Amino acid sequence: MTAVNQDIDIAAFVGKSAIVDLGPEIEGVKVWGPETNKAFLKVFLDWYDAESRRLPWRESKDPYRIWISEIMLQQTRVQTVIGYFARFLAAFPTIKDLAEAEEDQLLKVWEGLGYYSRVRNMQTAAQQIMTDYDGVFPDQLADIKKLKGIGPYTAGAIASIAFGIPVPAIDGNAMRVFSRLFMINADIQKPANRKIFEAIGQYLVDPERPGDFNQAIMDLGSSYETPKQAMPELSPLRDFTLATLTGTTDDYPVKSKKAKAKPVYYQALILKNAKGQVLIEKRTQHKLLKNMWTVPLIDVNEVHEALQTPDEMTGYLVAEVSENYGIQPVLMKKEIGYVKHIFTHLIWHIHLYYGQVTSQDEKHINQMIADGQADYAWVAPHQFEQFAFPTVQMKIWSAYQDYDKQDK
DNA sequence: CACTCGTGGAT
DNA sequence: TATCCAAGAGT
Repeated sequence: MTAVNQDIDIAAFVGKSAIVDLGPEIEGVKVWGPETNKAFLKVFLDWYDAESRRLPWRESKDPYRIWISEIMLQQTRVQTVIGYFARFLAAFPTIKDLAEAEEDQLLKVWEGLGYYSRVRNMQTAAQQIMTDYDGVFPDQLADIKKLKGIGPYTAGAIASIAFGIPVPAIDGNAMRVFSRLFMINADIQKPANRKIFEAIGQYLVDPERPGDFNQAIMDLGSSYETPKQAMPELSPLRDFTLATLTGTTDDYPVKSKKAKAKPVYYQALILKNAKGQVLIEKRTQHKLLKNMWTVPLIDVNEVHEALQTPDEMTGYLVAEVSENYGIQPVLMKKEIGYVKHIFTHLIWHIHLYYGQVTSQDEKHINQMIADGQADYAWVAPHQFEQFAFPTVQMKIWSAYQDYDKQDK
């Protein structure tokens, strides 16, 4: 296999940039030598010392705090995480508190942040730490990697930042920055190419300050070396970055496109009881938004094109609800609202219908709740803090409120 | 390995 | 509006 960056010759830049010596070929990538790397680390960490962002989780090297921040930051923006970080720490001050928490409370604290398995996995990991490490966060890379929800990136980040272990933390920022440094023509979307960036990172990382090195990559990736509209000429690494020296920043990283989201169709039933409460159910049997609460959602993907008239649409909903819930609500003929919600891989189209339960149906539902047969509940707005709702349900509440308001 | 799993902001 | 995306991990 030829060099992954063979279309340029790093040797041609020796003396014509900050590169002063040649190094080995790493996983097919020709890199600079030890003299250049020393100069590179000096420039980079001097920049980090002067310009690094001040963030709540950088106030200490407490592995618990570093861990929380790294999990929250997965596929999530810094600005979003800041508010959640403080609330999470207040709710679960120690690993023990997290290990012993109720799942409902976990989800409530994580509500709105997305990728809810992250917090369930964190609790599993907290329980691992309690049982396997006597409640003390492990300080060895191999042990950190064993924790649920901690993959190669997060293990490297925690190991380097909290414990000073000289390992890289390879995330999207690192792959983008390294791709531009050496003009690496390897698709960062392909899992198989990950080892290339791991190896480059291991070669570059400062053994004395691995945590600062990895965080400097983050700061560079969010400032001058962004995915779009990068400002490579302002980067502290401009004289080390081959893509900058050749004016090819926008060609890197190489990244294949993602699949388009598929449409999914639902009818939502907003069912009110005599107290003015609305029926909700817990998604215990779904993987998506698992154990969070929504109003009943009826899958209409197989039939939504056939349902044309208002009677056909409400008729189908009544039949499904009768079969699945054993009730016969009286619905308004016309839908009262529409909600579209976009996930990474799905687009939910939800048509909202409104109805009132009969007293007999209400008894039936209350009996099911009392029996613990099903995870249903009646809820009024002042009780919303007792349930974890995904954003799509918050949109449904909003649409219902709009209808309710204009109706009066 | 390809797919699943959320959300809100930017262009 | 459509697309991309932001400090990925589990299956």
